[in-house]
Amino acid sequence: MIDIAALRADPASFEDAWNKRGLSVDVTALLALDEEVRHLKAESESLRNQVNVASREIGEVARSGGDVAAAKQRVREIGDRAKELARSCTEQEEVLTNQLLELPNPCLATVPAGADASANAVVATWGEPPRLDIVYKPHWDLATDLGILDLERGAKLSGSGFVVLRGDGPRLVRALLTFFLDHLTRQHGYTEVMVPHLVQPSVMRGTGQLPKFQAELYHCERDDLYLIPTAEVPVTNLHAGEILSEADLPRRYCAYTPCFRREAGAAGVGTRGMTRVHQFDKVEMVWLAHPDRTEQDLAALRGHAEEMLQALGLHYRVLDLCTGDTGFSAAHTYDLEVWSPGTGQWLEVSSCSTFTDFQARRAGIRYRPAGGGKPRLIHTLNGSGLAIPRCFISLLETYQQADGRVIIPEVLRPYMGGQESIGG
RNA sequence: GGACAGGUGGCAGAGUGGCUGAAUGCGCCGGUCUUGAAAACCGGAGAGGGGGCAACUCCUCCGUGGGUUCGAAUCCCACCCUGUCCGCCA
Repeated sequence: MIDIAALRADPASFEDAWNKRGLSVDVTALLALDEEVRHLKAESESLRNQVNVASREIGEVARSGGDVAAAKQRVREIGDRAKELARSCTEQEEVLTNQLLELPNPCLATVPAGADASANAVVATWGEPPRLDIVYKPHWDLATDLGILDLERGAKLSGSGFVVLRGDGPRLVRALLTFFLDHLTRQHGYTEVMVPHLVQPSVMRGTGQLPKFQAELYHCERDDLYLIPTAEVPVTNLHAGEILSEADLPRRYCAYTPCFRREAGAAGVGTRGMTRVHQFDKVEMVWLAHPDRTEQDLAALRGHAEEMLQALGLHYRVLDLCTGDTGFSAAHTYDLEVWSPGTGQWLEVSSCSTFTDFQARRAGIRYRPAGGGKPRLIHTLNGSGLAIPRCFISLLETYQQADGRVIIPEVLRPYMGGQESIGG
């Protein structure tokens, strides 16, 4: 959520930022509503003050045996009026807040302007596609032939978009997960957390999934709990409503969770195999960070994700997302895409973003400056580190051999009991 | 799921209708003392919002939401959460 006071102070820059996201916002109406809310608040507070003062007097008079019947009647009327005004103030404030909750985070000034994904900038490329003299099979054939992927039975159990892995398939997934978590905790001092996969609506609101993206979420109606679409949601909200000390920043967490996404409207294009599924595994990196270093922090976060792709030896590129393609809550995003030689596509395996204070304001995450003083909102950042299915795809396709085997990269072998290949 | 107990400031813990936004202790910050530290003593210190150039001032917040009252941390109702015991269970 944006800061209404900031909008008041500089409406033009917000309007401009939203325009760059392809959004036209009636800022004038927002500010008029804000004005009304504050007017109502001032009115009701001044009446409230009259009630407080008068009540004190009534108490004193009554104690010394005076007659307070008339005063009571008068104060009650003022009180009723104050209550009325306070009520309509709350109502209007709610209307305003609901509107604010639907507005995206303005992008940082450094983000390239552009309408859609075609304006994203490729800022780095690492490695090269594999060059064996073979026809590179797509993973849905390769993995099915190896007996480690069963799309049909996944669909039988849960419908399309759900997969069953078997044998070395799950084993490879566990190896990837453990490698990622070990790397982040041991090399970079992240704290690993294991969190609930079902969360309350307020938690979804904190990171920005609600109210706008309800349709993307699985919801358990009976308990009013949502299945998380990413570990970002519970992990970022770990410190919701808290005031951290400045010395504790940045707090860096990593977490493995399954992720559940309805992918409403995404059926059809590019959904073959396991490139886009309703349930997948992912390790997520989440930073609760100091607000003054957000771009440096984002660069570091992205670096951590890149290191792991490099360790796996996967050909990848980095996109600097343009304003039109940046997610709702984010202010600046880098996407990491791995090469899938079997399908001839780049697949997004990580999206590293800073959310500036947008999520922190929604979730109420602040820190107290070391020298004392008022609490300030922190900045939140996160990035996949990494999403399993697409790493799995790229890895299988990249390391496939003429004889149908798949070579396991060195870094994963310790996690697979020294196994050097799958199949054959 | 049933019974009982309880939810107050960073923590512990008073407070059961009126200068209580909240005693006291610990912790924290500043100062005095000390070569330095500790101890002791003095002082400071919650959050959000409105108004004012400012000194300052006003409103709200004692799990959440309603209600009673001139006035609620204190009384009433509902809900949530925690603890203990019982039941059930991986």
